[in-house]
Amino acid sequence: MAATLKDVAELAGVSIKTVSNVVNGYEFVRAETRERVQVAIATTGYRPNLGARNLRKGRTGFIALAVPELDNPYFAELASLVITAADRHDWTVLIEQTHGIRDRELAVVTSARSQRIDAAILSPLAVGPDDLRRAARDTPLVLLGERPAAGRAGRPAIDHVAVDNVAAARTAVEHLISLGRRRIAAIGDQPGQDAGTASLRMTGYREAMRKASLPVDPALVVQAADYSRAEGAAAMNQLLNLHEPPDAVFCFNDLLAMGALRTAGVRGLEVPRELAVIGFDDIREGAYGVPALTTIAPDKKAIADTAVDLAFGAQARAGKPMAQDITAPFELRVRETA
Amino acid sequence: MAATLKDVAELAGVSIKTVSNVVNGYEFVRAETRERVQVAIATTGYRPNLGARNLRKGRTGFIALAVPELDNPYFAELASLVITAADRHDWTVLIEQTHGIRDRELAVVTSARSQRIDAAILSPLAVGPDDLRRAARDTPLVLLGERPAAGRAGRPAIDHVAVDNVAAARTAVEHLISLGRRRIAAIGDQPGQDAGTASLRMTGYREAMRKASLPVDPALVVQAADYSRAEGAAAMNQLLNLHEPPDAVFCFNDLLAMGALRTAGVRGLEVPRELAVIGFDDIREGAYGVPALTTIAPDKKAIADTAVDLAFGAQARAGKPMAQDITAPFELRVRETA
DNA sequence: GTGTCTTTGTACATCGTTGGAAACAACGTT
DNA sequence: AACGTTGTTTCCAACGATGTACAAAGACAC
Repeated sequence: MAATLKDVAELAGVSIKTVSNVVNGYEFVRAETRERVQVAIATTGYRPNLGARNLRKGRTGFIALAVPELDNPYFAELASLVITAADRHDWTVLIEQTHGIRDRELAVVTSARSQRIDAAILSPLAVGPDDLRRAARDTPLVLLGERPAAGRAGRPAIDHVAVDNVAAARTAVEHLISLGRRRIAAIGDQPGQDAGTASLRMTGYREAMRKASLPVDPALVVQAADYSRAEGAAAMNQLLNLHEPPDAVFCFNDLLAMGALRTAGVRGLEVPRELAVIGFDDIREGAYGVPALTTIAPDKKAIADTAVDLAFGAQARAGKPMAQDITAPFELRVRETA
Repeated sequence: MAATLKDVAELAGVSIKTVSNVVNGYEFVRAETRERVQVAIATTGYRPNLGARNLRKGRTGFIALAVPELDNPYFAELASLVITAADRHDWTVLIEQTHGIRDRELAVVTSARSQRIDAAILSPLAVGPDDLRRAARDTPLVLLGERPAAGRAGRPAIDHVAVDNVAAARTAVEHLISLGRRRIAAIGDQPGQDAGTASLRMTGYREAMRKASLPVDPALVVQAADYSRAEGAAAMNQLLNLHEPPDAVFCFNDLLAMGALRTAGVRGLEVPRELAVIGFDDIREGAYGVPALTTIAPDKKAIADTAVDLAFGAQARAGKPMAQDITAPFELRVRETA
């Protein structure tokens, strides 16, 4: 059995509270007593019961990080960074996979589990801002990526961190245009949603095309059910079967791009000469493709740090509505595919 | 503030215990009372405080999963599967990243955090079986991958799940040999360790070579500081600079293989005609390389399920020494690189 | 009407911890 | 000798939940 304060107290011949005082670094403990207690702690191997402590103090020491899937490298890298950032606040990270299912996203802030966390960081796909605001009444919440909570009068109702998706997408497409490409395809549209990542990146794509006076050929815009390599490969196949195939593709994330690259390779296209490819996310495997993937690189460390700091602030001022909307930096990382 | 049993009890006009009885489905509650309580629960939005419940019941509802790094896709996929398996036992998974650092691996079962978990699943790199056995006195522990706890008289002292690394490595190399390759290199040796994954895979490599009466050229065995794409790329470069370069490479994991593939591509080698490549792990990105990576596929789902079940068993019989050593299946997945 | 049994509800102690306040020395002041 | 001070330790209640013991109320046999 694990030793408790009581065991230590008995061994040291003092009261439970004195041991507690020693453990918590209370000032007024006689040096001799302190030493005796410390010896007792060492011999019993006492470690505080965090559950009990948190019950007493009302802080749990956990935050939840909810992402669609962990085996998407983008989210794995992000999770890794969030864990590191959370460590600084003595927080342990609980990772939840939502699979983009609305109920699972809501459950993060409503289920029984949710009341064992001090705050939650959620990367939502399906759930809208209104639902969340209602649900997240008592759990401080930070949103990642799109679907900002469009609070009244432009003031956000929920903390939010994301890159400027429109600008980032525009940057990607402008890069392709600057390379002399004219028939530029887009992979990853998801017409169902209107506030989501997909629609923002579509907007950026359209803006860049319009600014260069290039027409947007509807045949060159391919949807993706999810942002996986498989969907990217399928979409690329569809594009290459076109009567007039594209000379460049903007993929809405790197996984789609890896799939597209695979299809291009299989069908014997030379990248980037015949087909330029640009992605979004800057996952590590992209840099090791042949050729290495050119991509938009969101500052993941900034995103993770900011999200954790916001969460920390939010739980500190518990409830008071002062949500922030923070835009994280990104950069164009030119490698070999465009 | 979150509602407690007390709030519900006051609203329903019954005692706290009665509410607790309703919540836990105790049989002898009058239908009328039960209903009144349920209404009160609904209007207050009561959800049980799991921390308090666990304090009372002595079970925390958490297990730890400690892996070297989450942004290694193999571990990300594994984590994803463990989370799913743990759900079945109502367990929430705490993911820790050890970065292969000995102290962090030990901390999983010794730090203050460790006493908030019912069990731990650890994928050790640095720490040895003896340290662990001593450290894990009160936390049930399951080891993943190598470094089995070589208990007295061959009986394992700590639960352990892994594929037969020697057999798997041998299978990989035998496949290369069956393809007619003769100068077969190995990337990923780590001479420092003796019970680790690296040495077992080296053994398998040597066995296969010996069985085919092929000499092992020391120049063809390249070490890797860690199992990353970067190390794989560097090692491949080294091999290709050899006076007599290899006609095949066995990489000790897929990440190394992806790096090797990248180098081969950059240097214009045609894979697999001029150089066959085989990996280990079967991470998803391998299937989307150009060409797609041939690899050894450990049954990750079996590993995750078994590990969680062992952990469940271990915490149920808390302390009693009846550790098991389970070998998970693997298969050769032939794709395009070998 | 008494005694026994079953159903339904309540009191109380408890899990391991911490905050607040009281108790207790030891000391110097007046 | 009585009185604060100052430092040090202890006692008690509480965090939110559950298990044990028991009490009240009704049902039933006799």
